[in-house]
Amino acid sequence: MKSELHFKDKVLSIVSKIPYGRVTTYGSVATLAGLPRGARFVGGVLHFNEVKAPWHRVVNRHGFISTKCIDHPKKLQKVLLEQEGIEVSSDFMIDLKKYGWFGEKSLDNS
DNA sequence: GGGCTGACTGACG
DNA sequence: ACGTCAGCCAGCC
Repeated sequence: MKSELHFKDKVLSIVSKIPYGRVTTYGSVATLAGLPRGARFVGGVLHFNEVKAPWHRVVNRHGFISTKCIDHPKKLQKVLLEQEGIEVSSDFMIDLKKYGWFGEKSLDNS
């Protein structure tokens, strides 16, 4: 039975595993989910499912907030990240070198 | 069941 | 170095 959890479930799980004060990219989440090429879908997952995970900690490869947030302006995510202790540039750019979380090599034993 | 969509990424000019 | 194009994969209609 392949994966008991659908890809989107994995994504949500991984996103909720992002440590406080850290950010990650769609590519990393997709890779951890088992789909290094499914970066696009990661966003689609969060878009379709109600945001229960810290989606605001997920940004694109350039550390830029791609999240359209539809009903809410990017400004919202910027504020959320700042509340996490992450410094966000006025252009919604984040320093992935400082806050970028790529699994920290942990990945548990899984 | 087939086709379109999407909060991306990487390659090419 | 920056801008543009195409590919990718699974969910949803």
